[in-house]
Amino acid sequence: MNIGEAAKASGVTAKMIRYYEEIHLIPQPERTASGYRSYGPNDVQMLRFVRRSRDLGFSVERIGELLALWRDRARASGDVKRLALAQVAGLRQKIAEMEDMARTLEHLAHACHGDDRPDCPILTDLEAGNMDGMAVTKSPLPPFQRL
Amino acid sequence: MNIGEAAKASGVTAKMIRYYEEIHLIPQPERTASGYRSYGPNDVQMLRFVRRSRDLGFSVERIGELLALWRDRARASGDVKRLALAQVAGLRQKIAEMEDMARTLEHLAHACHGDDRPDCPILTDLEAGNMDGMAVTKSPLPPFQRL
DNA sequence: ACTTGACCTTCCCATGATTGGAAGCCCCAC
DNA sequence: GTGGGGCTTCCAATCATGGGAAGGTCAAGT
Repeated sequence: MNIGEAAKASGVTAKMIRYYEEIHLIPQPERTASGYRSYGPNDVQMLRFVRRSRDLGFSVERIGELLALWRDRARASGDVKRLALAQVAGLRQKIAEMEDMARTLEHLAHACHGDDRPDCPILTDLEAGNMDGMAVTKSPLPPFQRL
Repeated sequence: MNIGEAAKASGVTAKMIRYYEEIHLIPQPERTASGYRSYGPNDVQMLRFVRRSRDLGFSVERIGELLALWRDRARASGDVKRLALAQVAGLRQKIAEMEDMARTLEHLAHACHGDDRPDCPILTDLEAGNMDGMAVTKSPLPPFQRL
């Protein structure tokens, strides 16, 4: 199975498969005589595992830990559960922060008449920067929120 | 006022101030004879505006639009409100996706006894990749969720 | 006047996960 | 044997940020 087929079968793009291999998240596959990567059903299953983990928001680093546990038949399920719950906690925290932002913005937008007139409490708030009970993020600020 | 003081007064790091200048989010400040950037109260206020906008999750690009409206005394408050509500919508969507992930993980973790035994429904699920009613993200996947 | 230390300058590199493209090789079907 | 699609590697960009080096500047203390 070529990389393109493996990509289609697993839901991980060929580009990503190569990247995951490069950072040693997944092992190097066999190669054909001409240098093409060759994947078997087990590889596809592993790729699906990775894909699904990413869908649940795990970072590549965490996925590495999950893969290690997955491969270890003597693992303790407690270790897996710990990773999963840590991930839930991380998600919940980010959700709470974004919820704070959304509520603040909704509150401000509600107070803005939103017509042709120029006066706008949203801008006034941004300008004043009164940090009262919302969107309180400590100093430098983590990168950004994406998804 | 030097960049360090402006940073302290605005909550934007000196590094970020230089970066925002480089990408033309903010205008170039005056310079002293020896080349130091010099900021006045108005600059600090603008920096606080930027900082606060970032705290509300706006991308740098959107902050540029907000700044333009802020400076335009003839703006329509409706334009500001539109930006704010679009931001709310974006946040709410990301929140919903992360909530999906969290619920799925909680559900899986709940089914895992989490002791020394190796069998674990979390791993089984990741392996199977049964996409049923949770964390359904379409294909390639956007970068990642951060904050 | 001289040193010291804290600041400032520009420049380049790294992050994390991903996409994009270019240049070149390979495989299969016609 | 040619064409088109797939494969290879390599390099660059994204977004917002941090880190650090190499060198200039300022103000206070000696």
